Amino acid sequence: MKTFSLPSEEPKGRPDFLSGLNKQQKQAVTHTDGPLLIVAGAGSGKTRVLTYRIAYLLQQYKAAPEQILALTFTNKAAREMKERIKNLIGDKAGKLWMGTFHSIFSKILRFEAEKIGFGSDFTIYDTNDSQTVVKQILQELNYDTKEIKPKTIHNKISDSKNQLITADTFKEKFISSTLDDITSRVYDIYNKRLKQSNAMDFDDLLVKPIELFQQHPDVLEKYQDRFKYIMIDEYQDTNHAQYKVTKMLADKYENICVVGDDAQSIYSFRGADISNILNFKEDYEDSTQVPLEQNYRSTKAILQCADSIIKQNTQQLDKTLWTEQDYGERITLLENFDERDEANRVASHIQNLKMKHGYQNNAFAILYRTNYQSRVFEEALRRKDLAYQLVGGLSFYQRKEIKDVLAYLTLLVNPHDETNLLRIINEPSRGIGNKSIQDILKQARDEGRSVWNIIQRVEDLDVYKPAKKRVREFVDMIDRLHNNLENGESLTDTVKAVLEQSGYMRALVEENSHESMMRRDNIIELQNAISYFEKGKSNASLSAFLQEISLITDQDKFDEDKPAITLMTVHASKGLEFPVVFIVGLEENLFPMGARNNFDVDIEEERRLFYVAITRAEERLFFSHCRSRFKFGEETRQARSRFLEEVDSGVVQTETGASISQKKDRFTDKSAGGSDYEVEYDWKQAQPKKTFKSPSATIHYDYEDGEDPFQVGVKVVHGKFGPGKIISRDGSGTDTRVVVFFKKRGQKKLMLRAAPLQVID
DNA sequence: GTGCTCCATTTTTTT
DNA sequence: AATGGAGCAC
Repeated sequence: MKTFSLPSEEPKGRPDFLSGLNKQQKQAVTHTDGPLLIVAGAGSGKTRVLTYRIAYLLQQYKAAPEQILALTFTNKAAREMKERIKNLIGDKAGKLWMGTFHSIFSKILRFEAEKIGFGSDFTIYDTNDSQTVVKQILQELNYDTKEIKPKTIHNKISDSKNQLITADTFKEKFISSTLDDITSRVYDIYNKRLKQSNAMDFDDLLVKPIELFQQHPDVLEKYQDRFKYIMIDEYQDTNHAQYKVTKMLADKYENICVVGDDAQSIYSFRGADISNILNFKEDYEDSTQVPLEQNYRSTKAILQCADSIIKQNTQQLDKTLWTEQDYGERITLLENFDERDEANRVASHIQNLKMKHGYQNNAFAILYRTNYQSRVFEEALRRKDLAYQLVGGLSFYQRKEIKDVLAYLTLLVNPHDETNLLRIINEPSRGIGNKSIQDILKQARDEGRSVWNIIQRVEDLDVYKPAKKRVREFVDMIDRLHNNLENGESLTDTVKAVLEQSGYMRALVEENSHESMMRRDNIIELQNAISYFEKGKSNASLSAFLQEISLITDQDKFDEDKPAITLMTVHASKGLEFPVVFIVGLEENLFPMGARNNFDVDIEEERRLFYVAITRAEERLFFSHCRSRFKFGEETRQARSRFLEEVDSGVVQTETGASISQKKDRFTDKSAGGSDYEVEYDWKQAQPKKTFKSPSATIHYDYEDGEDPFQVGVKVVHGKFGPGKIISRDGSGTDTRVVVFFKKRGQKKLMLRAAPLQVID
């Protein structure tokens, strides 16, 4: 193994950022060339490793910033990492290519679109748009969309794309049912329809670059040379298309570093292929593997709990996570009558913990399996005046009024976009009814041209007369707005003009309902977002804005500094951490999710999901389940989740401190009905088990130049409490004490010699 | 062509 | 419980 030495030209005063890393982390950071697989257990500091690795590459002049590509799981993660690298290495970090697969490759596609027959202002269709297209095609083929669900067909198309199965290949090799036959017919038309609309769906953003690179080896080589170093986070959740496209890019230099954890693979439902990480060694000869096994996040109790769950999986690589942290509190199980009871109980515990232990609101996360569970928690928290932020769910940009306004804006950039045109040609209603639209559509199909082309000469068409006039007015309006934009009108003014000239705002004002007021507020928020976007950039283009917002991830909206309790799905919580975590709805057929009509569930993936949820917690963890719950407006009895039987009962206790009863008859009506939730006191069993290595190494901080950096006002990070600021200090020498205000934990008094504090800038 | 009312369907998880 | 679609009256 190469030994590390700092370059001599390292400017004095800059932090030696390798000194804070453990041996394995250092190895991962300094192994720069050749394929590298980092197997990073939960909370093992992989973000830190990635950050330092990039900083190290730059510092060693291995590559210029623009030659480094880092594919992260969220855009926010990319932004934050960039910020941290800037702090280490300077402003040139701004040139790094960092972002999600989808946003990075959509950027590349915008440059290269013409080479594969698209315009650079292509629209990105979200799942909804895609399903709309599928539905239309099904109807044109005379299928009953009640029987043949557009969603099902689109899923099949999407799965195929992610596995790089083209429409042609599908037709040849993958038809084994009537449904496949229909899918095959739709698939082909769907692709053509999207191309005519100058639109790509989410999957195309990964598939089209592969087509591009295959058809144009020179373009591939350009990007191979551009991205001399490639890093991929959350590699266990990449699908085949993502695997393929990065393999192509890395083919020339093979400086590819992937980070992942097979125990945290939770996205197979969207095509994620765990074998990408398992086969890395075979894929890349001479690859190095570095395991990160020390957990810096959680207490021993929490890790022990997580470990007891994940070891139930048979298809799991063995690994040992260990921590130097204290045992901590045992996990508390909350048993509730129904979901309202559950929400209230969780809210009460939060109030309690805030009072007793000084936690701030943003120390808490409530994690659930499905989005619809959020509602009761919102109500309960609001009643108790506790601030919360909801992450995910029906996102802002999926609301009808927002999609409508965005559809108008999209047309100004890409008028051939049929889905968005049809969406608003009669919204608000302007006398262009369904019959007229169908007539126009038929014309467009007959001629094989876009709807926009057809309605240019609406006067010549066989369409209901009064509607013709309205279509003409619509075309003129879009033209007018488009021209103004071309002539340099600001985005802010453009949106304003759209809202006025389309009559959209007027229609909302006239409706004058509570509902329409909310919609107006949302639109104003959109206007703000656009103004903000425009202010931040010198040459902000409308299509860049539209592209950016169509690729926003749920987590991008999560603000860890906001003084609020976080509500989100377990999926959305991936990569995050909180001092106190509540995992709620631990019931059979909810968590784990039960098999449904056509979809069977992978119980091992559900278990990994539970593992991910547990390992979000730093200090305190709560499990919660209900005996009954409203489903589809009906009260349903709920059996306790099997995960609660699987978990190491020694680390879990009830609210009263009793050990949890693990019954064999948990699926019987009696148990589910909840008449006998007697608790058994078993203190012997309840004693903490010592299964984890716990080297009691003390962290030492040496100040070479004799300068103690821990002065009042300095920002610091604590091994357990996270980031904070020193607000006072007294004593001297080894007796020096500081008072620190932690973002999540409030004020703490600490002994400087003992506290795991580090200065951050 | 518009808008209202009733009914059916949904609840995985996400770019 | 809530949304969206189909069908019907104006």
